[in-house]
Amino acid sequence: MARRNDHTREEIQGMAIDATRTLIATEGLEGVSARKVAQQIGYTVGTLYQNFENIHELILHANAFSLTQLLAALEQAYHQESKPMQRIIRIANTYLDFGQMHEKQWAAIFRHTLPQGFVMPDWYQARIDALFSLIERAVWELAPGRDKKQIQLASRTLWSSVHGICILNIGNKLYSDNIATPQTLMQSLVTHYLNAWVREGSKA
Amino acid sequence: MARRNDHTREEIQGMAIDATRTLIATEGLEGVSARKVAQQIGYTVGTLYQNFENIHELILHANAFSLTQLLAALEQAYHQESKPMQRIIRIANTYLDFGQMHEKQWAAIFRHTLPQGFVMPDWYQARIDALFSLIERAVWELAPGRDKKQIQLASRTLWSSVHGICILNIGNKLYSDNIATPQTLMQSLVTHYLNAWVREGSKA
DNA sequence: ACCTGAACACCGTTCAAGT
DNA sequence: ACCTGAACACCGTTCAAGT
Repeated sequence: MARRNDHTREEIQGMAIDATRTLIATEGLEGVSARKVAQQIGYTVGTLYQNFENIHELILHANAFSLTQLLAALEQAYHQESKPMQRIIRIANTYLDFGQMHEKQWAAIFRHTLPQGFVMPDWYQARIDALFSLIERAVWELAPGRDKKQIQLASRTLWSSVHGICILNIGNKLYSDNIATPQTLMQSLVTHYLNAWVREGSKA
Repeated sequence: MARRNDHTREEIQGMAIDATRTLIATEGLEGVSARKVAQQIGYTVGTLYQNFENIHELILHANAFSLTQLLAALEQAYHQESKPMQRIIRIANTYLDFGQMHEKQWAAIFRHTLPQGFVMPDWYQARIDALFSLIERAVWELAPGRDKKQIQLASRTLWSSVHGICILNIGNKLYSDNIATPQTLMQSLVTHYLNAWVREGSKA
């Protein structure tokens, strides 16, 4: 054994991230373990730890992949509507759909927490920022005349709320369906919040 | 050893739940383990498993305790305001404060997931239901004339959103503070959403 | 330089054996 | 009946030893 040199560092890292993504998609975040990943790529845990600092870095890479997919879906949604309000609704529903379609991956993104002392890498934070930028841009187009501060406040409020509805949707699927679909809640949130917010701005 | 009979079943269970609560409060949900709990109450893991089905049941009991505290705080908030809109704002801010003050406990409630196949016990679900009932009552008082269906829809939408803001607040504490405090987001959400919702109802 | 395999300190859970 | 302690099958992480 030792020194097989079958794969480059980059190849091993890519294989490990892929294996982690598969584990998340099938068994969820809790199903990920260093030993399982190692076994699936045909190396031992030792090799895994020469390519990644720890298991969290590996999960972060897998989650970053999902975030990139999510961002792509949201950007597509953005370009599919031209009216500002419809655009935001479309983006919010795409967010909801993504969570519904890729439940395990979505949950892995938002359920994974770094242990104390770990800092979120820049390349990961960049993806989160890109997500918020997209929303800010869409909200700005709805009310181009307003302060940047106000746009930021509204964007954050709106998106936290959209996120909250997605979470509730994944958690208790059963008993909210009797009352209304998550799409109905989403519609209610976005239209009511933004209508009142836009109206408030036109008073000034 | 064996057959000490120092404590009744109920005493052991109470001690174990208390120990779990302490572990959550100090180390967070990830810091809980059967061995730690057992050690802290002066028994072995074996005894723990004679009193609880598994570790999840233990965590559920600890979380139920937190939920009861949260519910009490929300009910107090309810009675501290008489105007319907102010009342809802007060309840939402109390929810936010509770999450901020008891961060670990709050996170434990919403981050703990039962493994597949586990059903949430009735005594636990009852506490969640009580929480939603409180909100529904408060929303109903804001618009007593509207359909029960509409009240339920608005309550769920509003509370999912409030919850979303709390989550964002706990996750990224640092960089949202430059833009606005979570209290500002909360205020923005509740007033805008409910103003538009109330206005919509008065049109009919 | 690259990779392994064993080791360490942990998990959740079970259950024969002791009193 | 009650409780223990060892066992089983897992974890994340490290590192001396091999090629």
